[in-house]
Amino acid sequence: MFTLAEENYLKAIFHLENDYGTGVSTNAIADKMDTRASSATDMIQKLADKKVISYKKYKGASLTKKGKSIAVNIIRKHRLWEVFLVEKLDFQWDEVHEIAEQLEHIKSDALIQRLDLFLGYPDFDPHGDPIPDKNGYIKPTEKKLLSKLKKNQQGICVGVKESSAKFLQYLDTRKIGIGSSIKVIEKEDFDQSMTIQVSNKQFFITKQISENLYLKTI
Amino acid sequence: MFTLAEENYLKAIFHLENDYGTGVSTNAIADKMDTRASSATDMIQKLADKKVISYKKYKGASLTKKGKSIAVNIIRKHRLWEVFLVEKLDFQWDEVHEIAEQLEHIKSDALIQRLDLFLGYPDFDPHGDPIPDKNGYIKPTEKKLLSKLKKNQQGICVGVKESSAKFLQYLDTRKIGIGSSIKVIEKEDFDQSMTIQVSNKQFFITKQISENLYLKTI
DNA sequence: CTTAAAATTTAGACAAGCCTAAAAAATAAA
DNA sequence: TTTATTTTTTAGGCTTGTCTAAATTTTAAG
Repeated sequence: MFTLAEENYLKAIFHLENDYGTGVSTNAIADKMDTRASSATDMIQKLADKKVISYKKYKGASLTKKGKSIAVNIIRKHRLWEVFLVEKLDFQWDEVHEIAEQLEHIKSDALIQRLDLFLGYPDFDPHGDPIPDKNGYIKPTEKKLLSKLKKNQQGICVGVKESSAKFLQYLDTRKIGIGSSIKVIEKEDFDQSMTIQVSNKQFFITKQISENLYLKTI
Repeated sequence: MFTLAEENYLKAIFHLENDYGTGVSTNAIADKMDTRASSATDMIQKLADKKVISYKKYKGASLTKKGKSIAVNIIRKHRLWEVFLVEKLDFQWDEVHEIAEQLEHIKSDALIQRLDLFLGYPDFDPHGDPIPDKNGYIKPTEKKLLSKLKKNQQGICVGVKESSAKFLQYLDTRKIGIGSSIKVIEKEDFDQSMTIQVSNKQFFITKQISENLYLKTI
């Protein structure tokens, strides 16, 4: 069995490997966990002892098969709970992350299986992230960052990369959400800022925004 | 903010005061928490420092107003989650306690408020225990232990005192549940065993059973 | 290629929550 | 009321997960 802290480290390492490739540095982990490098080292060594990460001193860490499976299961629980909070309890998409951070650590396979059924086996969470199935399989999705689109290309918003409450509220004020149709009207080479069109209205957005919105191009 | 361990101690002290009167002994607490008396003493002193219990060395502990309010809130969460598990996720009444023991520690007032609404503001949990309202008010209920009834008296089962899976499964096999009509057919003075009638069928039950079933007499 | 800087690890400490063993206080028995 | 027993507390230690400070290794710069 894994402690809360261990589970959170495994999840952090999973996300880091996903975002920046295999083998993550101690500093990156410490950063993500909002702790000191020395604390991260301690935990890395413990996780390596437990065979859920592979690790060579000074050379970074990678999840083993077992570690990955644990991490994915936590992410599965997190995302299912988010669906529950939004679909059943009428929370907004910017309100659910913190609560799901707690709920994801509840230990009961039966609970998650029944929750999944109760929610109708959803494929995506409220931020457009795919929900791993009970075997840990994550359906691959062809999605593209808005920042990669060129002038006049368009797509449907299928997810957000960043999911902080602030960013999600920013999107709310612009009426951008999962399912919104977005077209690039103008793109500035110099700073990658864009003018986009979302259902009749045009907006100016910075690179920081376009790098955090996933589209499915059409 | 209170840690998981602190919350569990407060809950234990609340239940002990409820069952055996105000001022509970260190040993009783240690027993309930399945830990050693010395550990209980440590925690009692910490809780007294935090002003959630009042405590004089060697003289036992009692919840303060603040402590009681925290305990009742945890119990409220526990019971609401139990209703959710049974009503929405179709768990059996003997399967929910352990999961609710985890869920009761999730920290979010908004979550509980919305869950309460989602469940239709239930008054009782699946074992017949009253659910405190958000101000901590517990509606007083007039219920009587089956063991207190005399020959030929009858009532409706409104709750169970013990709620271990084993006891609940025992009741299931006899088709006894919340709402069952129960009549005392015979009562043995010597050992308090009883013959009871539950919808046409008669059963022989021991004192141990009759002391854990609550009835509303009619 | 050698030195400076950055990243990482080790050493030693601390709080929470538990333990065992021993001391002290309260209660029961003679 | 004095002794024996039970209850409770104290003392000292252990593990988990954190920290700071110092040492070590790796990487980058000149």
